[in-house]
Amino acid sequence: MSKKPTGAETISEALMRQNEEETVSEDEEPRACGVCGDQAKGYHFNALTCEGCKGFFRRAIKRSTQLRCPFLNKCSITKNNRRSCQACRLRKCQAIGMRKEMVMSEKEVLERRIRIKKKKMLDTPIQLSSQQKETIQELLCGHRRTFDSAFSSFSGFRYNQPTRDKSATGPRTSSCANFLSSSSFCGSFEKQKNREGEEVTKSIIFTALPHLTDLTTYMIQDIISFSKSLQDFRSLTMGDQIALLKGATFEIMQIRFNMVFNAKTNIWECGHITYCIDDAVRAGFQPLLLEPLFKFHHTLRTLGLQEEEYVLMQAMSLFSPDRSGVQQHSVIDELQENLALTLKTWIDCKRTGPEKHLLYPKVVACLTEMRTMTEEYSKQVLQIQDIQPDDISPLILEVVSRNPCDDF
Amino acid sequence: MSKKPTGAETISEALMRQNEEETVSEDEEPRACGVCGDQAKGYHFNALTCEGCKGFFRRAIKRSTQLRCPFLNKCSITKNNRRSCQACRLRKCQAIGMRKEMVMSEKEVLERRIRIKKKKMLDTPIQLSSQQKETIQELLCGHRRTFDSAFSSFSGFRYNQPTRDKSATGPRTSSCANFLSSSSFCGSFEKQKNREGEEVTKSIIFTALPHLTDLTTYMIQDIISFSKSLQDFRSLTMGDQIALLKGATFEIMQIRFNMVFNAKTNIWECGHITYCIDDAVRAGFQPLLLEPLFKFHHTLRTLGLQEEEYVLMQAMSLFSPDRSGVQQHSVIDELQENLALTLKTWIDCKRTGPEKHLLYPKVVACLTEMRTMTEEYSKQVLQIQDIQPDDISPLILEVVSRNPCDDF
DNA sequence: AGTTGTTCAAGCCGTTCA
DNA sequence: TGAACGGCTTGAACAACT
Ligand SMILES: [Zn+2]
Ligand SMILES: [Zn+2]
Ligand SMILES: [Zn+2]
Ligand SMILES: [Zn+2]
Repeated sequence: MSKKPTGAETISEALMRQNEEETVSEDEEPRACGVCGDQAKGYHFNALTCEGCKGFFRRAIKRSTQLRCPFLNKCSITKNNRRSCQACRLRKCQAIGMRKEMVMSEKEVLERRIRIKKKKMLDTPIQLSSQQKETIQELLCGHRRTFDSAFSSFSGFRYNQPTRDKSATGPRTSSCANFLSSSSFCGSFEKQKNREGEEVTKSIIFTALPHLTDLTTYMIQDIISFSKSLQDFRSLTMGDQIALLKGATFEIMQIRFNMVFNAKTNIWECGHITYCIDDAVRAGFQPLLLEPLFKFHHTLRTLGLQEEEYVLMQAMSLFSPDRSGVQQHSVIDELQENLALTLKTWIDCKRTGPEKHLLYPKVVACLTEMRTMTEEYSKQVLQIQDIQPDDISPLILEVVSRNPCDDF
Repeated sequence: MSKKPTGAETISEALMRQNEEETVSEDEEPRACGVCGDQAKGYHFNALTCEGCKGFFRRAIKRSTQLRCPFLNKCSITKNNRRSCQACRLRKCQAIGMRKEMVMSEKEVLERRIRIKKKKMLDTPIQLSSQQKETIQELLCGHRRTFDSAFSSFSGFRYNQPTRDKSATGPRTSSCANFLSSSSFCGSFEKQKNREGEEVTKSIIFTALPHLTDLTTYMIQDIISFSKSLQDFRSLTMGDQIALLKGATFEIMQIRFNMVFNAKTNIWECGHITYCIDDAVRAGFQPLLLEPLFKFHHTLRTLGLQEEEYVLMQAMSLFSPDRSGVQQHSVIDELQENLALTLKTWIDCKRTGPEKHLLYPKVVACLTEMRTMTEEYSKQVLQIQDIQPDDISPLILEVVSRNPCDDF
């Protein structure tokens, strides 16, 4: 029914209309709830009802419990007394045509909720929580205070051959310029045996070992300091702290070395001193470890991670619940889970471009890749120690050993 | 009086207005109880009343006893004197519109209590209470001290045929390897009549009976010890202790046998000695008992219960309130209820997988199944005793008899 | 714009316990 | 007996979908 004047209506019709409008304006709204007479704003479940009766009907249908009238089962329902008899109110709801089929089923509701949640996740720009930001800040801070990227403390380290640092070699060449040899690492490791044969006369087979031991020892100390700087790490039991460190030290060290790895020149640029893979060969390590390790450094470096991502990797490695000797598995698992989520969110947030979605899985793959090398590293260190026992530090042995150690 | 700021008011007017609003809100909040004039915080049973009159009305309705005014039946009710005349207070309650129908009925209250309890159970993470843990510990402890799962005391038992224990029979075959016969129990029981016919010449018809009697007697003694080890059992009257034991002994014995039943080979593996169902046939028991009993052992064993669950089953069987002769029905009922809840919680707690939700009902079904066999067992034991009276022990007869016995 | 479900503070039930 | 409390119900306001 149109309320607009058409110009074709009679006076009585106009008066009638006016009356209608008056009654309408008296009631404020033209429509009253069919159940209780309260103001109705629209149809609900196929009947004109107020908000109260709408909610009541839905809840009554979903409860599916039998209601009983405490009076005579013929209560008249009004706006004021509608709360006093649920049974008669529901009866009246159904009487005026409210249909229970129009209440969404439990399943439908569940599907709807999931749909909305997903939609929300997509709409809201992913954002780091303040908790996650704090985590990153703590890690960055701890990392920077315990990682000397200029490797300025190297002055005291032992050398078995004349040092060649950058300033001494003049303009850096694109070939491998390391402190022990200018030969570049290009492919095979077969040279080792020859070298062993050559240098066995000195009774020191692994010429680079003393220096690498000092470097490694130094870095292990830093990694311990880094771990100790983390609140979540400190709050673990001493046994678990040791278990995590023993498991992760090698991995964190490699992640830290990766930050100074030049994937074009295959050189680790540690301040004034540079290393190439042959230095590890000369320290006694075998291709079984070095080949995948070298590949790993290339793969990881090519990802072009930022400091935050590197440091999150270190933390994820550290808080690996499945290290041998770990007691509070679930606690550490949750910590690592949070770190993983933080890294994922960080990447989603800060990264742009198409590689964004692949970066996180690739980082995780790198972490997994490293897991396979830790054991081989320990094995080779022990082998080296058999041959040249004096040049492995006690700290390295502790990390490599399976026995508990607790002196840090 | 408009409360909207007009922009033309002075500061003092604005302050005044604020004061007015405060006084208004002060006056409006404390509405007076329609019965006694005390402060009313809301409607109760359809009238504006204080907390006191609310509680009074409910109690008065639920008591449903006639009240008499000690005065002139026209006491005026005030906050201070409302306690002095219940009759006039209730009259006033009804006069101002409080309706007895709006007090929940006994039935509704009961339903509500159950609903809330269930809700609580669902919400709180399922966990055994310390009381329940203690119960399980006591049962486990009592069980282990009274159940020799190696059946090492069998050495003294009588045999009518050469013993075949595991060590003597060499590698166990998948067929029935029992101490009386190597025939496997595969289906029917028809052999019995033939066997009876064959062996009646020896005047000992039931060849396995002496051994089975010794075994049963031995186990009954253990079951009595088990029961006696339980605090809740000891605290019952002697009469009820006897009634429960007479009712449950057969069931507990079967539960204990089930713990050593191999459902693949159909053999009860009692330490070095093994039994198959034919041994019971040879002791004189009939298919009417043995067929459902065998089925029961299969069903129960297939559930793969753990010791805690078995021991809770034993206790639930023991504390069955509906055994003949039981006096303190409600006490025992509550004990069994607690045990049932403990078992249910234990399963919810310790079990995983989809069968978790079906396990408890299945265990209860097994207990019910056994109930139907107890009487048949007694009947058959008495029949056997008619034929071969010397080979049934007094203790078995006591358990089986309907008469009171009190010598344990 | 109309009609679903959702949220949550206020309201009112029974229960507890001093 | 009644103040305090736990738990369910209500319904106004809101969000999401079509
Ligand atoms: Zn309504
Ligand atoms: Zn009604
Ligand atoms: Zn009052
Ligand atoms: Zn009176």
